[in-house]
Amino acid sequence: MEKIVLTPNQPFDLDLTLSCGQAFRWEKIGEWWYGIVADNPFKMRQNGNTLEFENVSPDFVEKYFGLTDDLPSILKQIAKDKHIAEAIKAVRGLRILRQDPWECLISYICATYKNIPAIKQMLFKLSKKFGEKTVFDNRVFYTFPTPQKLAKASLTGLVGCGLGYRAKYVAETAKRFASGEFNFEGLKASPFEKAREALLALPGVGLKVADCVLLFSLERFEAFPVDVWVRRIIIKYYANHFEDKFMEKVSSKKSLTKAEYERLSLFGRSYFGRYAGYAQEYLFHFERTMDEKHSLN
DNA sequence: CAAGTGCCTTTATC
DNA sequence: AGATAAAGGCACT
Repeated sequence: MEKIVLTPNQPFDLDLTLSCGQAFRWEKIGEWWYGIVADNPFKMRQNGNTLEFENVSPDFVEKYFGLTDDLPSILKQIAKDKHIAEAIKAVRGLRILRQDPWECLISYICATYKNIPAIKQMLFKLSKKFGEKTVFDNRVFYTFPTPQKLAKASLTGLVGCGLGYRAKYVAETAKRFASGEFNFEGLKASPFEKAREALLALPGVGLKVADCVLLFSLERFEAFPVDVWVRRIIIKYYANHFEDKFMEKVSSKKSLTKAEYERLSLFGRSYFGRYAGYAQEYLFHFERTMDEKHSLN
C-alpha cells in the first residue's frame, strides 16, 4: 500500500472525479475504486486529504488524476458568473483525468447517442471479449483492446458487445491505427484546431467526440464538448449571450448542425477561457446531479 | 408492466 | 448551407 497526502489548498474528490462520466471503466466496491489503465490494474481510496492505493506508483496517480493541475487557479479563471460559481461550490475537487487516448477515442465513439450505464456495459463487454484478462486483488480485469485486436474483430463480434451501428466506426478507426495511417503522436504538438481536424477525419468522430478526446486524453483544456446536457445548460443559463432567434432554433431541435455546435462550443471556449473544459465538466456534472436530486423528490 | 421517450451524436441524403 | 432521417438497444418513466 502506498499513499499520497494531497497538497494543502489543492482540492481533489476521487468519487466525483470517477463518477462524473468522463471515464467508464471504474467501479467502486466498498470504499475502494478499482480500475485498469493500460495494462495496469489498481485500486485506490480517499480518506480526507490522503489517497491510498495499491499496484500503482505515486507518479502515475499524480499524472492520471490530474493532481498536478493547479485547481484553485483554474477554478478562479473559469468562475465567470453565479451559475458556474454554484457548480464549483457543489463539485469542487472534480478533476479532469489524463485518460489513455486510444481507449478514450473508442469510448466516445461508442458513447454517441447512448446513456452512461449503457456505455459502461458496452465497454465492459468489448474489453472482456477483445482485451487481455488479468487478475489483481482476487478480481478480474481486462485491458482495453488494442487497435490491432479491434481491427481484426468481426463486425458481428463487435455488434455482440452492443455497439450496434457504431461497430463499423470502431472497426474502421481501429484499422487506421493498426495500419499506422493514424496515431496520436502527431496530434500532441498540433494546435487545437489542427488536432481537432485530424480527429474529425476518423469514422464515427464528429465534433462532440473530437472535443471529448481532446479534453479527456490530450490535455486540451480549452475543448468545450457540447452534448445534450451542455446544450440545455446554455439555453437555461447563458441564452443572453446569443440572439433570441438562435436560442429558439437550438432549443427546438433534436440535433445540432455542425455550425450550431461550433457556435455553442466557441462560446464556451471564449467565455470561460483556456480551461473551458473544466467549466464544461463542472456544469455538466452539477446539472446532472441536480437533476437526480430532483427526481428523488 | 407495457410502451414511449431519451440517450455525453454521426452520417447519409436531399 | 441547412434540414431531415436513420441508425442498436438499453435505461428510465
